[in-house]
Amino acid sequence: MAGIVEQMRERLAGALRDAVHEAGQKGALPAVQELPDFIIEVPREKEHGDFATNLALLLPRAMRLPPRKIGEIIVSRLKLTGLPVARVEVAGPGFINFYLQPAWVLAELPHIVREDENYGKVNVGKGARVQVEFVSANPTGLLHMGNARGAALGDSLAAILDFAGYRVTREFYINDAGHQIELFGLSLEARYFQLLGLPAEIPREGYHGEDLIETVKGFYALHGDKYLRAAAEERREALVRYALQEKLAAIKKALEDFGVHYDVWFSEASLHASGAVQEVIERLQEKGCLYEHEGALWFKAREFGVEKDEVLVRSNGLPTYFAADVAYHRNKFQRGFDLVINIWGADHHGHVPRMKGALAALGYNPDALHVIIMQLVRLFRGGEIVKMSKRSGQFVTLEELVEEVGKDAARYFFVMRSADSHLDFDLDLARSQSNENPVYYIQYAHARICSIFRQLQDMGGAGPDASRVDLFLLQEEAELALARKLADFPEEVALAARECAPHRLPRYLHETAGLFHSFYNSCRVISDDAALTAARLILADATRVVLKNGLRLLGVGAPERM
RNA sequence: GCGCCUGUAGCUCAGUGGAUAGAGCACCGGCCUCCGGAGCCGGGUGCGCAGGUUCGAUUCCUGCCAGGCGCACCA
Repeated sequence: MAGIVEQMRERLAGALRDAVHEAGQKGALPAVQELPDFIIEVPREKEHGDFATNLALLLPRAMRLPPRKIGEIIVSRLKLTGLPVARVEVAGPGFINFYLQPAWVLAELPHIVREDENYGKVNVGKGARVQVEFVSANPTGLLHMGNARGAALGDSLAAILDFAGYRVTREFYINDAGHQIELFGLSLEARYFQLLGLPAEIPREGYHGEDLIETVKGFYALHGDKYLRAAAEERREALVRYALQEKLAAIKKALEDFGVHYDVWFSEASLHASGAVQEVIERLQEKGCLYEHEGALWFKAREFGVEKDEVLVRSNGLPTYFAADVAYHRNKFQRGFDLVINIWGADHHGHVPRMKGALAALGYNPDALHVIIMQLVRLFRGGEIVKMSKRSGQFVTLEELVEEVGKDAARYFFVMRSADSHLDFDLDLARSQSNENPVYYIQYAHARICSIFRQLQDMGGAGPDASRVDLFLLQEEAELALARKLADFPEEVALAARECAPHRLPRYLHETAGLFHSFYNSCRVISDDAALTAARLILADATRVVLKNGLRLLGVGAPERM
């Protein structure tokens, strides 16, 4: 399954190891017990070859020889028969540079075309079960830009991990219990009374958004004033139940329109109802990790390297959000996930150490929880920052964003930056249908390729059979550069998965599209030369496959026409 | 005050313990009798500051400066 680049790397590494080993046995080099962790990199500079290794730079201390000398000896012992290596040099401070025959990478093209939608799959995950929890917004309102970024990041990361050989579950944790819901209920109740012409005030800390007026109207249409005289608790519960399903439906809809689908919607309330929260508190109690102080029950977080202890049960007897979250994470591991990934906003980063502390207290490996902290989003329109405030209901929602700039641009822009970088989202740029917009640049390359094949069909031609095409006709620099880039795709996927770094892909795809455009501009695909045409069609088709697969991992469409 | 994130080209951002640090935008100048010009080609005095580790630091460590976010019996 590994791509040709990785294969080449492994074969060169093997040859290097053998050479050092043999030189050690023959006395040409001092014998070393173990080889250091050398790397085989693709040099930035073309002049430094197709691959280079720092092996000889890591050995001088152990061998008491200058690095270049070591390099020379290693090179003299290298056995590279069967590899498309044109020459090997020791250069600079002691790098060993490998220069390959220019066409070595063409062998990947038939493979790409054959694998088609599966090309780029790797086996980094080895079937490990991973859960990605993301967005998990309060189901009391609409999704904002922070949620949107989390949605784009989480869904792309999940897709990448899936492509990289993990068994992935996408999960949304619904905060449908606790203090916030209490306030939600009180706010709804106030709106309900107001609707019925009764004086009522929303609590100061409550939900002041006007959307609740609509919500309550819907509730009224269903139940009338029936709950006016009901017990307060019953009334609020009915209002909350109604409002939650309405809000949650809106959230689901917005996410669906954003191309984000979940496997599991996990209710916090269910943890309270099932006794899981109580159970995890008891478990921590048994382990001696709790103590009482001023009527509250505290978790000894400091014993796990956290700055301060944390309340699990308030003095009013109600468990905190933290208690439920501990129960939730215990539940995740009980379900057998090998790796649990959470995507949280920067405003929650303080929560990470105590969550890990709680997991350690429960006997789980805290390193199996990987929290991706995502920095905040600022929106720009017309060069001005778009002010947002939740209190006044003045914020751009995910729906509005998708409506304004489209799903593809929105998803691309959110994933374009690394999670730990503050994101300045330029609405004008995302909306512009011009060369300023990187999304269109990539999609345009894809559409162009599709157009070539449409043209071929119109001319009565058929797509060539990759196994019968002489790919060595592809000798132009632009052709080889593009083919080389395509062959990097599996490694890009592997790196994005290993580093939990979806933002690598937009960059890679942009570069790939750029190389295609250069190729397209300097080489005519369909020409009188049937053999060359066939070879170029394979290259174009392989490009189409890579672009399409890459865009799919980002949740961005690959249109055949634009 | 303490903790986390960030500081790279005019702007928005990539990047790496290595050999000459990149991309997009913006700006300037070129390119179609030809498969989609939403394209191509050319144009670059920049790693916040100061120390340290290293054969080698933009990358790792320490201090400082600047911005963001946290430091509730909220979530």
